Amino acid sequence: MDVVSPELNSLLPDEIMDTEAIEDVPHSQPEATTVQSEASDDTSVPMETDTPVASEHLSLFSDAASTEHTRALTTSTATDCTFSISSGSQIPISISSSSSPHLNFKSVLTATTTATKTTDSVSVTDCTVSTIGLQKLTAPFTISPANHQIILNKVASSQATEAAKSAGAPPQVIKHEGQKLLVTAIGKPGQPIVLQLPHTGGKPGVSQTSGDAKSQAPQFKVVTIGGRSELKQVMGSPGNQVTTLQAQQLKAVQIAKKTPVSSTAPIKFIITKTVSSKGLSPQTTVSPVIAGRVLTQNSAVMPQRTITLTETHNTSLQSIPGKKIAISPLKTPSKNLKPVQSVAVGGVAGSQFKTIIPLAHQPNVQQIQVPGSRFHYVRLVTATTASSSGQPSGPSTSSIQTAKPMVVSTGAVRMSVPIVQAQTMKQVAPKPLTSAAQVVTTTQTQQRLIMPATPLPQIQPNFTNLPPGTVLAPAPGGGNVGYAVVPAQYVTQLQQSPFVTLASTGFTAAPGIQTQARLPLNGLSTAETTSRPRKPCNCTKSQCLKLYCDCFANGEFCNNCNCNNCFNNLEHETERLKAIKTCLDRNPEAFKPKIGKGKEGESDRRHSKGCNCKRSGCLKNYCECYEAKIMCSSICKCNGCKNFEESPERKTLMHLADAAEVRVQQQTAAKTKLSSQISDLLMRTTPVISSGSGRLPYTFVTKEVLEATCECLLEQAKKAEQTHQPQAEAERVILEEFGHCLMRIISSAGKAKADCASINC
DNA sequence: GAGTTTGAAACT
DNA sequence: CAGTTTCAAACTC
Repeated sequence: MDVVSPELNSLLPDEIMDTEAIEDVPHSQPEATTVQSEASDDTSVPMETDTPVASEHLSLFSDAASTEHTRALTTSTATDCTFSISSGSQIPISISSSSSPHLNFKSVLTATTTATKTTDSVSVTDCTVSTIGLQKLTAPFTISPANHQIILNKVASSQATEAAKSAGAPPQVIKHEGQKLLVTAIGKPGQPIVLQLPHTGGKPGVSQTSGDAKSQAPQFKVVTIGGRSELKQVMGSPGNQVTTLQAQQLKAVQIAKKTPVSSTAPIKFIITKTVSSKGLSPQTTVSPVIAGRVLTQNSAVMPQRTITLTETHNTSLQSIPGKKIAISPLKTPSKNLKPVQSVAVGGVAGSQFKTIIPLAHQPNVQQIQVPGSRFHYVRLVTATTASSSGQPSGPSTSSIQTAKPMVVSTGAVRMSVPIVQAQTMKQVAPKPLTSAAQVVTTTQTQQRLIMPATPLPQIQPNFTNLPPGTVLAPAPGGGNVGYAVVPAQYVTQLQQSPFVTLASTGFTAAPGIQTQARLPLNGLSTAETTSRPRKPCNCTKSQCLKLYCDCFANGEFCNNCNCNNCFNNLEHETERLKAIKTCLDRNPEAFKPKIGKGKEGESDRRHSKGCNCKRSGCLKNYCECYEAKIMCSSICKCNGCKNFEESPERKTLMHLADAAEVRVQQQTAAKTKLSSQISDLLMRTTPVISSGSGRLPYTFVTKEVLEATCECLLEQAKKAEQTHQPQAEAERVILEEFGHCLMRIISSAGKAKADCASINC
């Protein structure tokens, strides 16, 4: 189910989500069953956001103030249907056939009504919320008038009722827990709720499958009717129009794919999906949310807050008091998806990055990206439960979806996070959590993701300024929960490098699968971070565990380096963590970028500490300012600095450097072009001269011939340069020469062939 | 490639 | 905080 499309996500009002409400989400019930899409594999997790998968644990939150307004949360789809819940009337739950999928729930504030027909969940397969499709309702359909809780349940569950009650007045919850669809109105008493799933009617009777993302752009509307006296029409076919009886002022906001959305009211939605509610630790304060998107709000009152739509299974989430934790979703177009989970910790003024991690069906690995940190924090969660519905346990090969670029909104900055194409991964039994690492191996790329799960030295995280390398403390009571500190580049390194092997023994629980998305790093785009060449270090004495080592200082593991006795790797994660801690003790800013934004009036970029050069004049790469191609600033303590704006030495140097760079570029371009032309000529001439029997002509292009040819070409190039010929003319001359060379080669080949033929004759 | 220079990091 | 040492990169030959 595409709750919010990426395009739309960027258009969503920041106020649409409230992370605070996350903590108010009732925890999913342990016995909740996983409802899967009809079209989904048994092993697949209905994580699609484009496709109407669903069976979600759907939770809508709204703060009290926002209940005055009504919103419609809509995702476009080929089949629209209407699911409306309104107060003030009896509850005839009318669910038509698939061709006329119109759900109309009218709540009664005073009674519990048994519906005659409904669904286990609202199916998106055909105007649904869940993928199960329309089914007979054999169970009571209850409505709690006190807090506008509407419970659809085959078996009237007190648990659901309690969960609904626990939601209380503040949050608005539409919750599907296994067989239950719990709708809780969080608004004021008497305020109707309309859940609308408009039906386009364009394809009546056509049942869509969850796997068809294109054809299923389900419109899903959730409309809460506030206390105002305005009702706006909700989209949908006339026959499927939502019925709202007491809507006074209804503000319908359609959130549809490629549909601009405007909203001003501070209503906030969190849509929650629960696949497996097991394993939620008592400390869990973040409710599972549906696979969807990251919605971020940034208001003047509150710091950056990130609302995330994602999916959790039996995973505990890190709770940080006073901080907002958002679980990032990933738009997953394919039905064979892996859940994506991300934890972003906000609260600092700096840029925030969210780590999107397609997770296994049983994600016992969580990744936390801390703003300002170049490290990814991976939390390993003990998989204590068996696979949920239909998910085979044990090592398995699962295909992971190709993730689409998604828009992540981080406060005022919205970033498009390119998610690399996930790869089919083969899950390898990870290590016991008491041992050193967890191993995840991919079959396609032979990669292993190793994350130590050992309770590491307890370094208390500072989430407002968590330095890289900080180890997240295990969750209270979670003895088997550990955190590994993984550099941001770790992902890339692992993807690039072959095996990183650690001994792995008996991890009996269902292992987690993790793929990682390439993420923006320190404001750099993915391409910048991944394509940026990093010099291999040559450390010999520091074990690459001191800031002398550039790899370590950059928060990277050593990879393809020339270092000796390197400890900057996963095999020495413990030592590495200690070293990180030591560095941070010494300087909490040790891992922060040295080049930051300068004061007002100064250059945009400047060294955070300034240089201390004595002899280089700050015009050599010894100087960190010069190396970063920035000028020295007032905070530098350098002597004889020549690295300032008006410095003639600097200008000369820069001019020379520019000239050299241009020259290199031109040479490279010329080489490439010439090489291409040569290849092209060879390709074209080969068939002509290769006709007939005998040796193919290109076999005559021996190394010696090649060198001679190149010398000829270079000679022509030199001549052209000396005579100051234009580039076009130079190229012409060179090509001409190349043609001559080729002719000589062909002639020689022909001669040889003739000689050979005469000999044979 | 070896040796030197340099300045940041680490240490006292 | 200042002085010294260590270290690895930058640079020179």
